[in-house]
Amino acid sequence: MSLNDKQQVVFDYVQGYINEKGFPPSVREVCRAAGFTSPRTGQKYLEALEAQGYIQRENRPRGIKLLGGAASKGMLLPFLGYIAAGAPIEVCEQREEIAIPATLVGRKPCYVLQVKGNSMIEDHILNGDFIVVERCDTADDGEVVVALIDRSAATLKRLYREKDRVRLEPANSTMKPIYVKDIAIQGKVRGLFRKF
Amino acid sequence: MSLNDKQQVVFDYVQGYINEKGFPPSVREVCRAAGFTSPRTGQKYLEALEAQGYIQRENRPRGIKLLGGAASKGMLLPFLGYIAAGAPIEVCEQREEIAIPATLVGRKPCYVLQVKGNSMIEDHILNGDFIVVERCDTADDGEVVVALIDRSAATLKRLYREKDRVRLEPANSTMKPIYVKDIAIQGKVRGLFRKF
DNA sequence: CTGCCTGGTATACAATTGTATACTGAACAG
DNA sequence: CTGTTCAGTATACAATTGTATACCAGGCAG
Repeated sequence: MSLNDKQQVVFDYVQGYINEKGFPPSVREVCRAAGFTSPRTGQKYLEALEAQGYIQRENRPRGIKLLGGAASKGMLLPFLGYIAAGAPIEVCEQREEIAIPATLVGRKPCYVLQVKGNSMIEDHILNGDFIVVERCDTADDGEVVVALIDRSAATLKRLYREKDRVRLEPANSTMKPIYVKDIAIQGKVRGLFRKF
Repeated sequence: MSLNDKQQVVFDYVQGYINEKGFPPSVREVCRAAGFTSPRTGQKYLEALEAQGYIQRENRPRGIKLLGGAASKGMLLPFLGYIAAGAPIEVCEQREEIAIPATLVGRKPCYVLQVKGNSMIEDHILNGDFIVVERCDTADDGEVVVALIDRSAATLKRLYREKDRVRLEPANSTMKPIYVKDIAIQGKVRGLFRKF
C-alpha cells in the first residue's frame, strides 16, 4: 500500500522541514502546513506514516525520524583506513563513518578506504581518493579489487586470471604487475569520491 | 578558537544523538549526558557551540541544527543535470536530490552535475562522473570551474586569466583552449564521485 | 580583604508539545 | 430512516522544553 495524496503532502513537508531546519516539525506545524486546524488530525497522519514504515516516532517533542531510503539517499559506511599498493591497510583506530551517495553502494556490505600512492593513476584513481569497497571474495577479470597477498599485505589492483596464476596489474606504466599463485580477495571497488 | 574538552563532549553527544535518533536532543538531555544537573549549564554550552559556528539554534524544543561538515549524515544536494564541454547544462526536470559525503561540500550552497564527455580526462574527471559544484562567481587561476559563455553555453574547464582575456583550458590534449573576453563563473568544483 | 570572573547549581515560568476524549458532518450501505 | 464509518474539529491536560533570575564556591589579581 502506498501513500495517498494528503499523506504524501505531509511526508514531503516533514522531509523538507528536516532538510532545511535540521530538526523535525511538531505535530501542530505539520497541521498548519497541511491545512488542518486540529492537532489530532496531523497526529493521525503521522501515525499512518509510521504504520507504513516511512517514519519512526518517539513520544517526545519533534520525535520524528525519517526511515529507509527517505532519510538518506545516502548510507553511512565505516571508514577503515588507508590502502597503498603493496603496503598493508593501516587500520583506522577510531571508527569513523562517512555518508556516501546511495548510488555508489551495492547491496552487500561496503566500507571506505583512502588511497595512498599513484599505482592506479591510469585508471583515474588518485592519491588521496576515497574508494567504496564492496565486501566479496570473488571478482571478474579486469575488475579493480582489494587483494590480500601472503595473508598480510593488501593492495589495490586490477585482477586478471592466467593459466595457473593470478596477475595483479597496477594502472601505472612505471610499475610492474604482481604475479601470485593464490590470493584472497577482500572486496571490489564500487565507487570513488575525491575532494578538491 | 577551538572547542575545549567539555564542549567537545557536548558536541559529540549532540552529533551522535541526531545520527542515532534522527532528531536533536533537548537541553536537559544534553545536561544528563554531560553530567550537569542544571539546564542552564547545558544551555550555556549550546550557546557557546552556536557562537563558534558548530550548531545553529532556534527557540523551539530540540531546535538544534548541525552546521558545516558536522552534519555527518551527509548533505542532500540538488542534482541539476548534465554538463558537457561546450554544450549547455541540460536542466534536469525532476528535482532530484543526492546525498553527498559532508567532506565534499563547502560551506556555500552546492549542487551536483554529471559530466558528459572526456574534456577533463587528464584531470581524471571522466565521462559519467558526478561533480559537486559550489556556487560562486569568482575563482582562482587553475581552478576547475563551471563557466557560462555568451550567456548560454556552460562548460567545465580550468580557468586561467591572461592579459585581457580568459583562457578556459580543457584537460585533454586533443582539445584546444577557449579564449573569451568575459565569462560568468557559475561555480567551482569541490568534489567528485564516480560509480564503477 | 575586596572585587571580579568562571563554571556550575537550583528553581521558576510561560510556551510548546504529544496525546486523549468527545464531537460534528458527510458519505454510504441496508 | 438507521446505523456506521471516515475525516476532521475543538478542547483539555500533563509532561517536556527553552529561557531567565538568583545564587554559590573557587581561583586570582590588586
